[in-house]
Amino acid sequence: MQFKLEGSRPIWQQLAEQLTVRIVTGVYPAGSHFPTVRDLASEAGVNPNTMQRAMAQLENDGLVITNRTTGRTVTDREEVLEDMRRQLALERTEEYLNDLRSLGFDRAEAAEMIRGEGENNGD
Amino acid sequence: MQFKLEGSRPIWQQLAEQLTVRIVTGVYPAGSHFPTVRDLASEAGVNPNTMQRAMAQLENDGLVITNRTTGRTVTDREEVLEDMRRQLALERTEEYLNDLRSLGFDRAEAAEMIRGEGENNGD
DNA sequence: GCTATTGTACTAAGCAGTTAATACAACAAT
DNA sequence: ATTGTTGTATTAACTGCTTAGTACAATAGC
Repeated sequence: MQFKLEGSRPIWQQLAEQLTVRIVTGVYPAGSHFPTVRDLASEAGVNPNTMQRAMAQLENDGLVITNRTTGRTVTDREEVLEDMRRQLALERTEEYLNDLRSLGFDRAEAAEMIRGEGENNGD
Repeated sequence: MQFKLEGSRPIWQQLAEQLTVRIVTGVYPAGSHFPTVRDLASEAGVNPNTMQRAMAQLENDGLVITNRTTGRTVTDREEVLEDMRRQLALERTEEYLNDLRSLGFDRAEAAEMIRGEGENNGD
């Protein structure tokens, strides 16, 4: 999965969000070694300073632990990751329902759209 | 409904989005007179220049028509408004499903969350 | 001890968004 | 014709984001 960056929001913020998704979905497993700032910056095509700022966010969220010269590791508290995965999904769901309510659709109609959209996707 | 502005995205963009919602949901009915730039800027607590930029977007989207000194009016093509209302809802739905898929939830699980969230809201 | 790797800090520059202040253009109302 | 309302344009200044370049700090590995 590539980084997808969009112009209207701070890049460091988008990076932090997408790295969070990677972590809670096990792309970087709990307790495993985490890529270096420079490597991730290179992969994302951004300046190391920008990636550094995203890292600070992950650190602050308790998702990664920093060791001066060893690099960073993903937290080994798997229940924290699973909790956050569900938490993120619930937040998105709430936002979605609010948005649709603003547009004049109730929850039943939202559910209907969920059922109807992307007909081709077995998942 | 107040304007809700958030720091990480351009204000003019958020204003344009929220004004669009107002228009397609009939807060400013089709064919009706539209508030002046200065009034809306005052209501939103932003600089007139910023609101002006949001107006330019609405103009560009064909939602409002500008008359030099009479002010602006909402388009009288009601079917355009209804189409856009549904279009916006579908876009949000697709984004939502993509986000949840990234988090490892399939469409059925999304529908489940829709049913479960905000238990207290008869709509 | 030396070296390479990693995280971290700093400065300077450029760009976009926002605000403030002002001025102009068009025309309805009188 | 004058006045007031509306949209529009311009300029300057400030702030935050991003990049570039450089340098320093800590320590694992040799």
